[in-house]
Amino acid sequence: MEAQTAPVPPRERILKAAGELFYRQGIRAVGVDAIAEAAGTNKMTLYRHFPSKDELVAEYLRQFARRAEAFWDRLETEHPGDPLAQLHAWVKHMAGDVICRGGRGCALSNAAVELAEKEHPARRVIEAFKKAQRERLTRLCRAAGLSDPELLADELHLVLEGARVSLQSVGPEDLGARIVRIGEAIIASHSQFR
Amino acid sequence: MEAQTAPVPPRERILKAAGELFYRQGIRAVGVDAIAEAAGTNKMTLYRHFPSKDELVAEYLRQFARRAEAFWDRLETEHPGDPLAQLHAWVKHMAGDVICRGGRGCALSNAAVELAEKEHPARRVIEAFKKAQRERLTRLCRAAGLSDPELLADELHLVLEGARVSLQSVGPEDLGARIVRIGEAIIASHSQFR
DNA sequence: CCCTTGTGGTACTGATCGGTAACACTAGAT
DNA sequence: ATCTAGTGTTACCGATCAGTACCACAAGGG
Repeated sequence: MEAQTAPVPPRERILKAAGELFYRQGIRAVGVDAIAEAAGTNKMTLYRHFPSKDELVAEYLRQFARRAEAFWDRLETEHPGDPLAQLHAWVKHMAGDVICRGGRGCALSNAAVELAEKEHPARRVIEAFKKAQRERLTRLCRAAGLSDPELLADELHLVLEGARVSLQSVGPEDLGARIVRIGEAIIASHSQFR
Repeated sequence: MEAQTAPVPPRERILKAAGELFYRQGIRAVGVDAIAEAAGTNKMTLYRHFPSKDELVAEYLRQFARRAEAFWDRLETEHPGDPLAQLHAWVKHMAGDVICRGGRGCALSNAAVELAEKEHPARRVIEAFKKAQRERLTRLCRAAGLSDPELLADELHLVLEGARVSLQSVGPEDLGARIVRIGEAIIASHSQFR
């Protein structure tokens, strides 16, 4: 009955609204007015919390990166001390939730495509995230005792990245299930020599 | 000495200029004025040849798709009747020219990321091209006598697609050479059972 | 000659964009 | 009560956007 203006501070509302709009419609396709309106506030309040749209974009990507980092930690707690199980769970998660849920690929990669200017504040966020992502995956492959962990990590990373971008060109079809098969096949090809 | 205005008709100049600008800076980031100026003409002439910017984008993508189709034919003539050699050449070409040359990934996939609206005229171009691309690759894998050609084609397609999008987030590094290794490893994993 | 066709150039429309100024209001703290 | 900090609202700025109207010029064909 209550909570017409909601107790959640405007900064969080703005960030959440910006996240959804940026992800679904693309960064350049969404104006600050639309974000403010979707957040139940106005443009002025938005600019009191974010110095510019570019910085808001950067914060939006940081938010996404933080969420991905949290997933890595969840993997560790769900399969403690079992890196191979973590790896399989990672593949399954990537093929399922990430691909089929939103259907618009990786927010960071999409931003890299949309923001071609190298001086954009979002680019350092993107590069740092992707680098950390690949390092983490490589570490996991190595810990799982699989052969040629760097190559395996790259194979998996590129396949998943390609799946997310292909999704937008081809459509879901049975891509989700196919990704799992491909991922498992790649992992298997690295485990027969160990 | 001659050819100050060039004998090449304005439509081709516009299409070429649009291609370079769209690819390097992104579709939404380039205005029609910039295209006209880069083509050595003006906006009015542009709109005499293309009904709208969206249609110009679609034509730009069709141009790209036609170029890719031409490459498939070139593969066939360079390695006549040897599908396995064609496949290896395809991987090498994808890892080399496409990735390292422009450094901005696949024009069609990038357009799919930028143009989220499903009713955009460019979408049918993108989907038709990607579908044809994957079918052609699958046919080649099958003709090469490799095991599980559909799975192999998807592996290769996704890895290459992922490589092109990763390129924009991570940078070249030694990605080109690594892609060849990955591609060859995938092909090899499908040839040991034949 | 005129008349058509294609092109270049300028100026414009209407809309939207990112960003700001100025003011009214509310809540909490003192 | 008063002061302050944060928020909402409206109006605006300058720039840029896609798209168009209008005119001038050149080439070609009858």
